[in-house]
Amino acid sequence: MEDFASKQVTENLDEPPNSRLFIVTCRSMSEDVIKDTFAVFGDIQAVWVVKDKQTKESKGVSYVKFAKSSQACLAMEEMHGKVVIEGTKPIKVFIAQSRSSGRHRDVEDEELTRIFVMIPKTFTEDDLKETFKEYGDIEYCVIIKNKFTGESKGLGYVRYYKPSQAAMAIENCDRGYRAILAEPRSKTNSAEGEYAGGGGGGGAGARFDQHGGDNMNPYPFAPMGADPGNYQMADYRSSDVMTRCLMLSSRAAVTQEQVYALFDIIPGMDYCELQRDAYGLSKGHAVIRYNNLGSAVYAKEKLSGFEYPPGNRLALSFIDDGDDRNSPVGRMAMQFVAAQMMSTLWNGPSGNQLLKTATSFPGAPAAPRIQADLSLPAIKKLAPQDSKVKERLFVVFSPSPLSMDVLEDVFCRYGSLIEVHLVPGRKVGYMKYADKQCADDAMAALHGHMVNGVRMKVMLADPPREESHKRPRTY
DNA sequence: CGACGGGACGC
DNA sequence: CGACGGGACGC
Repeated sequence: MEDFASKQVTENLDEPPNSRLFIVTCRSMSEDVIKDTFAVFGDIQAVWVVKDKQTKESKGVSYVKFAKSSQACLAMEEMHGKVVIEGTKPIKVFIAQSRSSGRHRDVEDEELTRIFVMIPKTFTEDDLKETFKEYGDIEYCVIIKNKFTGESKGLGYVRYYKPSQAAMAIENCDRGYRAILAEPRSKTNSAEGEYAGGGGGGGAGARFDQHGGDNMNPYPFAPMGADPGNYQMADYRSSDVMTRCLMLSSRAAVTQEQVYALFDIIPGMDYCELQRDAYGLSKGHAVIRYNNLGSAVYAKEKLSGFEYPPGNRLALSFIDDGDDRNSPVGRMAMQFVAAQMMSTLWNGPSGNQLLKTATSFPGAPAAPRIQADLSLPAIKKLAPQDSKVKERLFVVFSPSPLSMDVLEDVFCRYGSLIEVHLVPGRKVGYMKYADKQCADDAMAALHGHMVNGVRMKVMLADPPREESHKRPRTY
């Protein structure tokens, strides 16, 4: 059983971390004595006495590999400074530097006694201490908090008195705490500049920043304070003249295909082209022409202020295509009638609410904020939040993700949807279903289709990586 | 192409 | 002061 086959040992030398001892002995200490001395502390996987290549005499240095870090630490704590052979110097015992680290500095207790854990945000430092004291006496506990609000970041440090205690905590505490050895404070962390002042989650923060940028340059149709939703009427109050031709202004880069797909949802588009500069780059402007006034008026009303991609409010204005020259008064009247007619035809009496970002409420008539290239069934109730997930769909969005509420609105319509999960910073998401057939139906119906100008690939998700017993996230 | 599960301390 | 051997699966 103790066949220290050499090759296996080399590969597992630093696995798990800190499970190997570096021992300084007198030169007469044999491998057998070392083995017998240290076997009482745990499962020894290898013993190696370093010898001079020529004389084959011991250099007074040995390595002992244990199965666990806690065993190695315990052996170190118990044996360091002990006289093993009467009349010789006491031995020195350290945790060996990992072979790949290349340096030979002693590993100090400082580096082995403090652990770093993820905890519920509701945890106090007393809770932390109560949770981790079973592995050994705790010198102190600290929870990382937001400096301004005092809110816990869900991260904590626990300092033990002995390396074996920290190792026991790491080995035996609930995996949900994700306990690891803490990096010593002294060494200045590189790559910190990026996170200056920010606080947590990069993706969400970045998106907020973008919204902030928008707010610096408010559009007239996207009022920030009270009285949202009257931007549609601006045209009737202004001297702007309605035409069949629209100019799109987008702050974010958009492609020809995106603009085409978005405006083609409204029937009657007969021309759509991005304006490009001398270098062929998009200037964020596009011209869209419809073959009838009603469609153009409708497009302007409903897509002005629409977020595409999310966070980027589109601006639309009528432009003169040089055609359409009738008597101004008669034209205005005709256009107004056309607009009213289109609005009623498409949306019913409450058409002006289209494309607002209000969340849908089950039971109410389908909120007319979804533009899709397929006919969607009616909204269905979500499955209870604690339903067992029977199937997950993996959805890829192009060119950018849809919002959570739009996705919920669309993917709930095939039944049993439990939850929408968007992966922050990525253009993918997961839809959890309580019924396999419903998930299959949703996939069959929605794969390859377009919602609010966003193309979706809808596939069965790969099974999640099984990590046996993960504590439910509470933070 | 397009994948979930994370992470750092005012000395 | 006191830091890294021996040997080599089978695609």
